[in-house]
Amino acid sequence: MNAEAIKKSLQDGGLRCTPQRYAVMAFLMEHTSHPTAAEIFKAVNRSDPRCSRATTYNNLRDLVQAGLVREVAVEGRAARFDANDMPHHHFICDRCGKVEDLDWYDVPRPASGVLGKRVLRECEIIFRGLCARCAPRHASR
Amino acid sequence: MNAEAIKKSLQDGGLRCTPQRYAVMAFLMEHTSHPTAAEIFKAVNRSDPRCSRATTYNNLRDLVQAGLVREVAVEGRAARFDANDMPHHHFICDRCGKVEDLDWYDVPRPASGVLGKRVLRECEIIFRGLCARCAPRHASR
DNA sequence: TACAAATTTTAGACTAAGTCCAATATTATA
DNA sequence: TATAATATTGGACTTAGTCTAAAATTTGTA
Ligand SMILES: [Mn+2]
Ligand SMILES: [Mn+2]
Ligand SMILES: [Zn+2]
Ligand SMILES: [Zn+2]
Repeated sequence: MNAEAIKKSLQDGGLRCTPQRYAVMAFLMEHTSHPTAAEIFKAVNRSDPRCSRATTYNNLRDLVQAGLVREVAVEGRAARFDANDMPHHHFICDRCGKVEDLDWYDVPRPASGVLGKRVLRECEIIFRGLCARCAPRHASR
Repeated sequence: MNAEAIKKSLQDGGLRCTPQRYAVMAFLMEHTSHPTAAEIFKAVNRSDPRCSRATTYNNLRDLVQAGLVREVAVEGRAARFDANDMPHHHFICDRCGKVEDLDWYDVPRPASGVLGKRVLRECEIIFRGLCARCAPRHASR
């Protein structure tokens, strides 16, 4: 929404503010539906044809690396992207693959010792099942 | 391990026991490293060249649908497969993509109401960070 | 403002992962 | 053993994503 805020967060992430990168970030902030790279490219490129496919992918990679965008892998489907910087969990629909946000709540850590030499960065809960749109259709079959 | 047990679990899942399907399932039961489809194909095909690439993929799909095998999506990498039927969580390494099992413990469900019309099937925790092999390398850079 | 260095963009070739097809073979059942 | 249902196959195809190297843009410094 706020152009200056986006500009600043790009710079904080060590990224230059180019029109293409800005457009990708702005699109993600305005669309909380966890779009795929292909969807982002189509939409951004339509409103400003300066942003190519390669650039869309490059920028998504950079934004994820900078920690400004989250990538969500879904079995058998294209990755989805998320600029929601509030901590939150995800619900993934078994049927249509839709990814939805669920409010954050703290995840109990594993008992001490079981992680061994691993370094833990984050714990997230993935909820799976049928989304509100798919649940009724399922019941009727 | 037990041939009869595998045979039975295939039948329980409504799947015929073919040599190829059996080999894929047996391989997954003997290898708890969450191999990719390509790894499974290579190994199974090497020990018994009757199993083609298409068949490996077909069988993995069937086994997942039947609930005998779990598919684990990892951002930017090929899917991994898992025949461990004990409930458990996963640790995914940010650096090398390795997927490791962590003992199950119960996940607190979201507060009633927040799921709305969604139908919840499962909750799993994904732990992310650096695996025991990658953690030291990371520290030294 | 002018310049140079560093970074970014680009089209399109390329790769990797996975799906689909329709002919053939195998399996389970009677 | 005969039959119907299911599974297998090689290879073409699709989809998602990466790579390349030349051209363009951004940003810091003079
Ligand atoms: Mn989200
Ligand atoms: Mn596992
Ligand atoms: Zn759905
Ligand atoms: Zn690792």
